[in-house]
Amino acid sequence: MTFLQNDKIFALVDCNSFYCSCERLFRPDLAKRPVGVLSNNDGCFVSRTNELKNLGVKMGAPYFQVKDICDKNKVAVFSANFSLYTNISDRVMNTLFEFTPNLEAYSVDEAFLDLTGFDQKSIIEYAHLIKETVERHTGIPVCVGIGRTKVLAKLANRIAKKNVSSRGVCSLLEQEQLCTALKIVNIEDVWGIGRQSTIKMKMLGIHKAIQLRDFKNDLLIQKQFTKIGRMIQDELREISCFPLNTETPKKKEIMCSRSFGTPVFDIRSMRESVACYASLASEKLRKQKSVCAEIEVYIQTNPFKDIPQYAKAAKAILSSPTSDTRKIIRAAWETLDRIFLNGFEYKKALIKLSRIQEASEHQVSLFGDNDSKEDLEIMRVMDQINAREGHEMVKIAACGTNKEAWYMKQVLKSPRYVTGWSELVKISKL
DNA sequence: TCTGGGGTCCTAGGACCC
DNA sequence: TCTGGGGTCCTAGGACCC
Repeated sequence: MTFLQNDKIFALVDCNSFYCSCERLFRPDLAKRPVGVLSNNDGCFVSRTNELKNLGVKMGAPYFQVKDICDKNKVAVFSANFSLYTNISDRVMNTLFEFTPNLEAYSVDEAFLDLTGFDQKSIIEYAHLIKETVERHTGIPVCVGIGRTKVLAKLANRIAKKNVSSRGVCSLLEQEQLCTALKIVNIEDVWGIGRQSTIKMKMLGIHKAIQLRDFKNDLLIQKQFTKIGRMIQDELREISCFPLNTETPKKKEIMCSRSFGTPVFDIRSMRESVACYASLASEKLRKQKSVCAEIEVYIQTNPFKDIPQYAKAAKAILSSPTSDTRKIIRAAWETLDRIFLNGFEYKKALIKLSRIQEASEHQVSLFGDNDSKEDLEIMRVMDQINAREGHEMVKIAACGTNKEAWYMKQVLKSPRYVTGWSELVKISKL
């Protein structure tokens, strides 16, 4: 294994309760109130403000189970509004780019920055400047964690979030602070150590981050936790193993799945939903200028319900790679027909595009159904119109018009403040 | 009544070949 | 009775992340 030698400094900028903060942007009246955002279908909480966390509502808690608590405490609950969050995320990232081009947009609400070269004192000031600038430009509160590796920056960020006295910035560059932090932090709170690994760690007597760092038998760690586990251990030792990835790699798989708003029994509705998900996935595929050669379809009943259960996946290999929505829907339907059984109450369908290649590089099949120039042009025009006039302005008829039959429920959705002309915020004169 | 969605990486083990 | 061995490639499934 090769390691990057360590004068490196990483900062992790992470938005606080990101989805909730986005909702608050347009509802200043919610500043002090507990706020929560639900997953698709208004199922579970996926984002909570501290006020909501303090009420004991856990991440992933099903809404219907905690609805009483929410009502009693006047919690502002929202359906997920992903187009809004993506838009705000872009603004946050653009602001961060002003500080350095060496930036990895790690997820919708966090970014790693390479701040190598700063001295220990000025970097804290700089981190505060970053924090204040993002908040001023976007209205989204963030915390900044600083360390010599990504794992340590992540850990520092966690401390910045938890510890009020840190004022949203925490650096673990100095040995004393680093040691103190590693002694306090539980092993399960180390980035990359999940549920299963935590159980195994504890069996080895490792309960705190520092015990993993100082664990003598490196080979055993490698054996039990794979090469990734070993890298995490080294990162705790300030040996950088996870580099900054500044360019976003193209997706190797593209998935689209939704739970249904109401259960589906018939193949007709199932076909419509699969066609819709296939359309969405194909659109993403074309956006990154790729084609796919494999399509998987998966359907399942509701495992939480006491009813006959069924779940099955099947895949189709295409004779020639494509990004044409029509061909992908056709292949998806054929695959669906192979697994669909009558008599079950279906809750969810999923489609996955894989064996993805560059559109410009893929080999043309001698016998396959290659995309013609006209095919490509039709897709291009369709994407163009939808980009300009709004999502699904033009769509394939297979997707149906009767979405009410199965489409997800989003009763508590906020307006499309930034992505729909009709719902833009109105600013009254002062 | 009501329980999310979208990714990546790693490894073990089977298939296959010589 | 005794039934190669080593390499590569691929896939399914597990674990993790947000």
